[in-house]
Amino acid sequence: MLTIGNLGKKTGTKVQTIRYYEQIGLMPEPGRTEGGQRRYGDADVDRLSFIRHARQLGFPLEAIRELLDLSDNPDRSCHEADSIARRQLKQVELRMDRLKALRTELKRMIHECSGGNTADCKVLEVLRDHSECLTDHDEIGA
Amino acid sequence: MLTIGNLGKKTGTKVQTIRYYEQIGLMPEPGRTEGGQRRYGDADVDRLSFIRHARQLGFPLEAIRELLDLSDNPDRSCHEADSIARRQLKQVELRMDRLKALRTELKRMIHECSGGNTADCKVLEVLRDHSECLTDHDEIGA
DNA sequence: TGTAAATGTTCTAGTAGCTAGAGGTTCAAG
DNA sequence: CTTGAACCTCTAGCTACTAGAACATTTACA
Repeated sequence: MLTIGNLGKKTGTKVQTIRYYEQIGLMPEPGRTEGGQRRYGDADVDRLSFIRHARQLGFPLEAIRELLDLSDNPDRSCHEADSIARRQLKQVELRMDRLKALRTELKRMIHECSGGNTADCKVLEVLRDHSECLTDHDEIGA
Repeated sequence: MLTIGNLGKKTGTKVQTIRYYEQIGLMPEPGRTEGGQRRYGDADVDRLSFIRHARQLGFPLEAIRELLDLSDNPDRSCHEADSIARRQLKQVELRMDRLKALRTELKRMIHECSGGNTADCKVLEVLRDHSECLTDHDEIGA
């Protein structure tokens, strides 16, 4: 039986985060000692590892909830899990595209920096002048 | 003189967002009509465009605050603006590297999906088994 | 001039995914 | 039996907005 701190160490998760997952129903309520402290078993280690791994892959908690659900019901179709993963991949590729554009523009800004005073600073100029900017108006996101 | 809605349209910013920027001191308090409605001028359009453009480039609001500060004081060194941009570029490249790794793993997951039931779903299996995962424990970030 | 629709106002609370701190309790080692 | 680390709950904070309630103003048209 593991304390919450040891579970955290095993899975690379902060204690607060584990309690948070419990609060939002992603982790089940664990058993408690007489004094009221949480104690965890192997199943909890597995589940939390799953969650953390999925988080590292960028899955939002809601997607992880679905995936855990699928995982708990081994008879259901694999297609659902597959489509969640595909959705995630799309998100990742979208973000990459955006970052690529940003990098280009940032590099241009930095490359053209004259090193004088801000009056003729290219960085500020580029930011001031929207016209050369190719990115569109709506979403920003990371 | 523009209403807040028209300023929003001009700059691709939601009305609420403009008020939020005012609240946190990124936009100055504008003049008001007798009835108390905000009215904006050209300087406001410029400033807000600057902010939005910087946001699209991924600058956090605090960095934008610094940049605006520099912009307001044209005598100060361009180096500061440059270093903010460089810092930002580093962030962008870091995020890109991480996304690249994620994409690889996601693709692998999806590629191996058997299409059967979840019991032998590769997506879930990969998530369940952390051992093949190369990503490290600490940061997740987008 | 009257009125209705569109747009404006403030205020509060919610989003994701945690993180940090206060103030107190329990556990394990020595 | 004491000490100190680790636990407990609860609340609030973070970024950058977004949404909604309840009400006021502005504008266009009849």
